[in-house]
Amino acid sequence: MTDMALDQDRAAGSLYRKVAADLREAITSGSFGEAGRLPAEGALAEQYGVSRGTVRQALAMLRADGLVTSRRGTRRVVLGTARVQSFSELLSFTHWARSMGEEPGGRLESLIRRPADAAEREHLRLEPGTEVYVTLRLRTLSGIPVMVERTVYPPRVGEVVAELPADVVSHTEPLREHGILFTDADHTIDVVAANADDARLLGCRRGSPLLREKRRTTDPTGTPVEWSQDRYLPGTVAFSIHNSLASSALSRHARESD
Amino acid sequence: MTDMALDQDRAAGSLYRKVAADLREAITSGSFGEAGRLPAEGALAEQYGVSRGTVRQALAMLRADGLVTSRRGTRRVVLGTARVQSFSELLSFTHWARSMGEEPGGRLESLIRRPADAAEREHLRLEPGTEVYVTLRLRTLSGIPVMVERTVYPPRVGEVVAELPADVVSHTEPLREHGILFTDADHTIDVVAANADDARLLGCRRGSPLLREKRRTTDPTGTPVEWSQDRYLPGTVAFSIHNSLASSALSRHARESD
DNA sequence: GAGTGGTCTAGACCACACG
DNA sequence: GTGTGGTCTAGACCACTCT
Repeated sequence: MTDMALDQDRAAGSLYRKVAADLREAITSGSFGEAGRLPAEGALAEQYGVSRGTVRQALAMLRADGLVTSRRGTRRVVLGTARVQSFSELLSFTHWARSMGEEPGGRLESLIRRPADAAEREHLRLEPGTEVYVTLRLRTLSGIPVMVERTVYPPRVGEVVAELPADVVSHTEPLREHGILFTDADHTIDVVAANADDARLLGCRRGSPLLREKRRTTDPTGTPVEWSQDRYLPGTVAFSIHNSLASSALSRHARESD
Repeated sequence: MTDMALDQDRAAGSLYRKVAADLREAITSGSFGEAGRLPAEGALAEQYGVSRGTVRQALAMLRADGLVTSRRGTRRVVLGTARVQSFSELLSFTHWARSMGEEPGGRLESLIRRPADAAEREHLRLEPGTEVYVTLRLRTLSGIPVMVERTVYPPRVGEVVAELPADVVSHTEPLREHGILFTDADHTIDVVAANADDARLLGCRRGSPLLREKRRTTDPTGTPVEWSQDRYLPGTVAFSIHNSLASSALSRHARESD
């Protein structure tokens, strides 16, 4: 752990991110011990040469990631020393795959344009009669089929997607270059039986169980940019979440590149 | 929405919680419109008679719950007007059930005490030879079986659980009275096939798919207090997550339709 | 009682969005 | 340029834990 000198290395941007990155590294490298206690906020503030508020903002990130606890009256405690990076992976299949060291792949099975039905208008917040772009994709990890993805795009987004080559792997990246950002998503996870298409594409039996993730993604203005249903073969994926009673305050952890 | 006077009503405790509760109500009741924009932070601060920092702390809660967006340079935007309350539901089956207006029930099928195996020692961070308490419970909603819960408790917690009546519904509540708090949890969600016990208790066929939630819960000192595997009948529950580049929240829903 | 995190204030400056 | 949220500071007091 560096005593000071967060100068220009480290996670670019704000001070508290640099402090958080440094603390994260110290924690995961075991500097404080497995269930050890962190220095007091005041001590950290002095050590890093920042105000206590900045230290608290950094600690809130680690808190939200489930790395440390917090309780009034006592030092913070290290909860875990190893942890998956962050949730931004959930916003992109490609990011998620790469973060696991797998090679993401995919094939566009179909892309059609048609008027949105009632449910789609509801999810994408569209006017009646608006046309949407509907895609069906098979997604692979290191060449092995793991997921079928059915996505509905509103016109502004669909127009861009329709121009992409059929074998393009990541969609969020080219869309970002067109100024379309994926920043917020609501996910719902449940179980569903494979239909004929699922079975054919994934090589499983019809009616066999699949893990389903429904997802609505919006941009920073709150405009829906995607409504998707992903169906995963059992055993290929598990969703993992950390939550706590108190994480609420000032939690942020933007992750730009990675 | 009240102009002022957060005096003593509302979510007890800190100022920012009261502000957050008031804003949450204003948002969900549609005061700002479906995709409307919130007043500026400064305006809210003046309106509530608090500092901008306090307003920001309140807004961070709403952000984490997926109620509003935030972006530098523009007003915050209302993302959704209907949303599940908060995280605490996920830490307790009973709370979750009640928050949906369902009546939680349950039956203790078995409770045994035996030495922890290697995996359990790992999850609960126990010394070799330590004994654990293992329970098998059937959980119901309004009398209908929905979930089988297999939980492993470390000695300190298990001793209390073992003293509880077999038909007690909530465990977190009596445990809290013994000074044992459930504050942090890691969840993993996937699909699994029903074994003979699952099938018998839930009334489904052996091998039929179940939604599985694995959960490790700790108290504020970081000490594991529970390691559990819950298996839900399909169609009875769906897990729902909101995540953004800024933070994330997880909640559990009853399953509607599609 | 001493130490610690939780809350709150009142200012300041900056980076970005939008007209 | 103006307004907005993002970051940061330097204080203050309180509630809680632990010894």
